[in-house]
Amino acid sequence: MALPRSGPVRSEAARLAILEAAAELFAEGGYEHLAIEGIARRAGVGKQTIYRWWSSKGDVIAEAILEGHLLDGRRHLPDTGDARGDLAAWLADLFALRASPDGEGLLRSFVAAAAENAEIGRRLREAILAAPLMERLSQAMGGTSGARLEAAAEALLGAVILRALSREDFDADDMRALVDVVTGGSHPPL
Amino acid sequence: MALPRSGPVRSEAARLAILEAAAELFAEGGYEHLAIEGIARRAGVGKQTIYRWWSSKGDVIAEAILEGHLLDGRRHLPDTGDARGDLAAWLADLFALRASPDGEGLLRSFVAAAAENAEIGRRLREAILAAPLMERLSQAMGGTSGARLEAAAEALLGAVILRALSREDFDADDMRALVDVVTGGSHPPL
Amino acid sequence: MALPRSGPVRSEAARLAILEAAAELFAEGGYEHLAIEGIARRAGVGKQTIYRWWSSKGDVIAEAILEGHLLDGRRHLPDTGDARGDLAAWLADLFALRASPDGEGLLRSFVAAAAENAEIGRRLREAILAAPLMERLSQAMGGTSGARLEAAAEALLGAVILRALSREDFDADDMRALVDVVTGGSHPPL
Amino acid sequence: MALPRSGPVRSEAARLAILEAAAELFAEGGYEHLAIEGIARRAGVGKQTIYRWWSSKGDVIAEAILEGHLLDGRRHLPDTGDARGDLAAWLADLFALRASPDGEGLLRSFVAAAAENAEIGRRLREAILAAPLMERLSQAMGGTSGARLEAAAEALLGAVILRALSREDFDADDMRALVDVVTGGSHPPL
DNA sequence: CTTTAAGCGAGACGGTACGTCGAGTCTTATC
DNA sequence: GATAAGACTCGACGTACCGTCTCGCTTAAAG
Repeated sequence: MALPRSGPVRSEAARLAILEAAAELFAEGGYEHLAIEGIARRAGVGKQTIYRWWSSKGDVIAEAILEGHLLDGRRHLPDTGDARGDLAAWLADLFALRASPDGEGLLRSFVAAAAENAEIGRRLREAILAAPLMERLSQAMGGTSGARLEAAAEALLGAVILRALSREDFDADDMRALVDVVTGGSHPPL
Repeated sequence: MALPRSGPVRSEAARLAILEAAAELFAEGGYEHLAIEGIARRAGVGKQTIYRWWSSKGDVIAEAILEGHLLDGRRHLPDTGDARGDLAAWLADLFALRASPDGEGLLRSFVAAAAENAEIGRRLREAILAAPLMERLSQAMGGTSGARLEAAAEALLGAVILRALSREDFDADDMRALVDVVTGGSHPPL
Repeated sequence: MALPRSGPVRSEAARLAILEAAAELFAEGGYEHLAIEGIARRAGVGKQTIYRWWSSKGDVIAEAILEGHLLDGRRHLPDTGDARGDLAAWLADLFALRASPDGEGLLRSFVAAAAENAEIGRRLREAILAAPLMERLSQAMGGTSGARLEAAAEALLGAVILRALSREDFDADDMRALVDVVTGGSHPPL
Repeated sequence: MALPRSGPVRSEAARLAILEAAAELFAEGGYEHLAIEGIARRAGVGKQTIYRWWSSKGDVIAEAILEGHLLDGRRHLPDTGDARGDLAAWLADLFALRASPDGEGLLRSFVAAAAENAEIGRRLREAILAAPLMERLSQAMGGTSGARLEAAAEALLGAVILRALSREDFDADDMRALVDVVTGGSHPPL
């Protein structure tokens, strides 16, 4: 497990091993079972090497997310021409992600991390304000922008998070109702 | 006709002391710093008395919420005739709640609890589906009901939670934009 | 497991059940693993019933020994005409007694009890000063009595106890050497 | 040629603090009131540091004895020319040792430790087989050696232990009778 | 005959200690 | 001077028993 060492400069190998180990353990057991000792063990690294560069497990995870070790290529927005459908599909996919064998969702675990660690929370917001999502949402809302658009984006992701927290399922109809209500269209006929 | 019983009976005094201690410590330090030992110490109770009746700190907190030891009278929906304004005020109030001296919000801490404990998560959902809130929201949306109404309710609370997690502020304009976009009215003039 | 009850006089059934349970558990796991709660459970008795009549687990065991629930018929002094041989056989038998599956000797466990509980210690002494043993020992020593006889008796049993404590074996030759040296005879030819 | 080693090394300071704390607490309260937590507290050490190097309180005490933290210089055999007298004095001294304020003897407590812990039991035997004691005893018995000598040594110490367990006093006459009977001399005139 | 009060099985209570885990800090030897 | 290793103090975990204290019951003796 020991890594080759290379003297008095920061070891990139160690850095990557740590981030990958953290991402794996996060996916396997959720944020709450993540332990610095476990990360060090898995990464074949001394604990001090972690503490030297990060201040808490939240920081490690935040960086792992930022670097794409977690959720790496998995999240991309489809483009079928139907903006609302694409959004609904993306959200349903996000909601359905689960990793640990106990069936607990990755999103829920991610929220646990964000609730404890401000940096992760901030990243969570940045993620939804990312260009591709906002663009598609703007299309779905007839070109809206600014505070209205941001509010809509937060409402969409927030609703999904809330479902994850309440351990309720979210079927296709629910998802469609959510996208419709937030993007403001298609009131169902009474 | 009384049920036959033998042996001593559960101590109501201990039960209350535990719930109150848990609520206090939760408000003071957040869910993540809550410890069974700390609750027992504060409540003047043996640890075993907690473990005898609850299976985790999450369970204790869930019961504390249910019994109103946490958030006791603080959350009531105003009624000024302006349904959207009332909702915005209620959400702003919820968002602003903070207890611990470090300025961390109570809502954020509550989300941390929900993320770890399924029971608390379920209660969180029940809370937003409570009659008074849904009724006012229905008014604000022109009498909508069913899946659409539920989706709107979840979008509203979800957005506020997301803001709490991202440690961004939520000013009155943001809140208004949120309520407007979700209740579907008043596109602002460009 | 519940016993029939008989009103406000001490229940002999409970008393016996307790002593028997204590003796069994002592034999199974040794004095150090004996627990009042375990005795109560095994005896089908409330803890308070034990505490009402005895002040400690040592007291219970002491009474169990006195009543013969422990070591009941097992210890009798043989009489073959060879007084020294009889003593050696009796001591070897005492030394060899073992009960728990871990192979720990009953004598060692008994000493543990005596070391913690004065009452048991006193009984231990009474046991060796019992008439049959003393009589045979007196024969072996040519009619000695008084302090000399008592000292010899204590030396014999003490040596066996010491061997039990040191977890050394005690073979027939050792035992014979011990009896010889204490009874004062048969110096081996140099 | 030195063994390659990596990582930190066992803290000698912690080791000594633990052994000293254990010896003190043993002397103050006896083996039965000794607790790992108490030792850790007194030594100013984490519990884990004890569990890392010893497997039980018995092991700690065994090492404390071996290193002389317990009974350090107190036990030396006098040499007055009268071998029997020296032995009697040494035994009387051993018997009289008491430490705790409740007057319980150190020897009795030591036996409790030996009864629970095999290692301590073994050390107990080694102690009596130590050269100075055996030599003097051999003198007292006219040069005896071998199994006979060992049996005599065990009988002497065993008798004293038995007295300690039975909480009977052991006056000078008793002691003299014991030494005489075991060393085989001076039948008193009736 | 009631009452009354003690003994009973049961088990909750406030505690103490158990042995384990992990946190974050510090130390050693190696590169 | 960064690294892998891992010992250190500390604090919480969940469990086992301690000895005390109710409960609701049964039943022998006192009124």
